[in-house]
Amino acid sequence: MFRAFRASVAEAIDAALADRGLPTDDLGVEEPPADVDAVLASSVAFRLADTVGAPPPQVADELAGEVDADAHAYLDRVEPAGPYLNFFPEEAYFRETLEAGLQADYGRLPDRDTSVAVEHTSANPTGPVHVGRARNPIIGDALCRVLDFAGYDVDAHYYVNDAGRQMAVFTWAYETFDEADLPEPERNKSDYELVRYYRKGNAYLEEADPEDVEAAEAEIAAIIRGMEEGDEATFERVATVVEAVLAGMRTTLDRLGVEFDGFVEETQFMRDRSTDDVVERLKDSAYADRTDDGAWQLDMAEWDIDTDFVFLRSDGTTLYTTRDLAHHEWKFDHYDRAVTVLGEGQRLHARQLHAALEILGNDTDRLEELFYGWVQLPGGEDMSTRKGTGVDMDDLLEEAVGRAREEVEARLDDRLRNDELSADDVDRIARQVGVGAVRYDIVSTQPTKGITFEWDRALDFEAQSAPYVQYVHARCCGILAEAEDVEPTPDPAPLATDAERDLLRTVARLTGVIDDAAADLEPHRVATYTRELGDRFNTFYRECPVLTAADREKTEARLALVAASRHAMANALDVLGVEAPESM
RNA sequence: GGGCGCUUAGCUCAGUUUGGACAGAGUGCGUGGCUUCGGACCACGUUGUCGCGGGUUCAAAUCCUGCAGCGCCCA
Repeated sequence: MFRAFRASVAEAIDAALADRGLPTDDLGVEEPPADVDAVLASSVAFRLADTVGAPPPQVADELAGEVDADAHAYLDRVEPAGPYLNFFPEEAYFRETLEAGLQADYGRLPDRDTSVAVEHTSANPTGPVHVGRARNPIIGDALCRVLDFAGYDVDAHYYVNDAGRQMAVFTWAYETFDEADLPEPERNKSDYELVRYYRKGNAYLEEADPEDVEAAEAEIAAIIRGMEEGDEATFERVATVVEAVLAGMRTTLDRLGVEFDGFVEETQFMRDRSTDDVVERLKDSAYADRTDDGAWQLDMAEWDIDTDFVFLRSDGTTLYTTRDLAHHEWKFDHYDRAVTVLGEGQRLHARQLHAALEILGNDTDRLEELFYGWVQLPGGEDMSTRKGTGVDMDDLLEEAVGRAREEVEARLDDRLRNDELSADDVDRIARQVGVGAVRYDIVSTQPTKGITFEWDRALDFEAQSAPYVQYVHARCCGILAEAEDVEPTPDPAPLATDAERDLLRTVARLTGVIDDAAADLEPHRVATYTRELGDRFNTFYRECPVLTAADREKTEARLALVAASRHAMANALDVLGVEAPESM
């Protein structure tokens, strides 16, 4: 309904302007301030004042008279308000919103028949997932969910970097060192067990005698060469390590509620020789040249990139980025669009990737990136798997769920509702609130902003946090459960107060929020929406009794509004990857 | 040295893409609230050189430009 109304408003302004021969390039459609009852507004009169030769309020007045509301779906009337035009929908808009809101999938947009591969996380399988990387899976998973809810066919991919030097070092270390010489693992989990070899190996390469390091480097180089040559035995040796570490990482991501449809291995593009094909085609391009030492590179000056892009080393081995080109052509072969969630450090790489893909003849409009800032530690220190600095995601989740449990238990005695939470309920609520708080905190901030990790902030249940909006959902469920013998009726007529109308307008806006968040790849907007919806619902809850309303009609209509609010909140939270508890 | 991102209330952040209605929330601080559907709630009050300077415009937190601080990338 919202999207149809928004389209109607644009049509109406466009028609009114076209009738008078005025420019229609900027219709100035916007959402009015909170204290204005209109659903949409336009500031177009400002811009036309000069052309028309009249002050903006007069232009607004004339345009309002020009609009034929009957000619546009859902449009009831246009009112001038000073220089602005305010657009009000028919009651059918609100009735159909309530009808749609009774459905559990309220807010889901129609299928767009467009497939999207979303690549996110893709952390090198070197050790436990730490908080420095946490933004990627959380933002990435929310992005997948918002695109899915907006009607796209989404596949979430984790690109496994199993072919680089890091994995060769890891494999060599794993095969070389004895477990007896390693410290106890921090957890009884495969990623924690294996990372000890990786750290030991790296330390050895830094500290051992030069001739020992040279011998080790020869073994590492042999592993890299084996992969380049497509040697199955080498692939298998590396895979042993990769699979073990990745299994542990996947357990953590699973705890976070992050889901993948596929794990795409970098070595796949070496095995099938598509990387070789990319190299040959690049060599033939007009942008390629050979450096003095025999490496191949691309001149990207045409793309305003003054850093040369090396795609083949002088020893004939490929680079990560070369293999990534084959990977992206594979995405183009199988999907209509591709989106990658990347740290801001990858900005240049992404531009080079676009340029190289264009040189290879691809339409790179199909490829987009969502960048986010790194998570830093309070001292400004980076989190590093190799050095073992940083906070492990497993520790954060455990702490979050533990603190949430303390909150739940502390509140048990104060509960007004006598529904006797079981021990299982307490477990469930602690998990939903704890994990939800971590995810909500990260997904609700604009990704480009830097974040400094602080325990108290990450685990603050008070501020604008997950529990606040989760509580609204639980409240809705509580009322609906009490009202078993009342049938929710999608009739907006009895919903007359400001609190009811404000809530109804906010519920109606969900489809617009989903549409915009998907179009701009900005899941955090959905988090902003949940706060607004929560605020409006709580005001309504305070002012408008549902079960004890003045008459039956009011109760039935308000109950429909509660059901619609519940579904709007549940689905908005689902899009963010935050669970919506029915009781808490 | 070159490039990119960020800077909004004491604190944490929306709003910036597409300039437009007195710059918004939460938290903090102060006050008050239904024997009632769930008080992890609500209402009222308090809190601002929108980093700094210049420019464009009827109108700038939003666009352009110079500078600063922080972060990142490249050499």
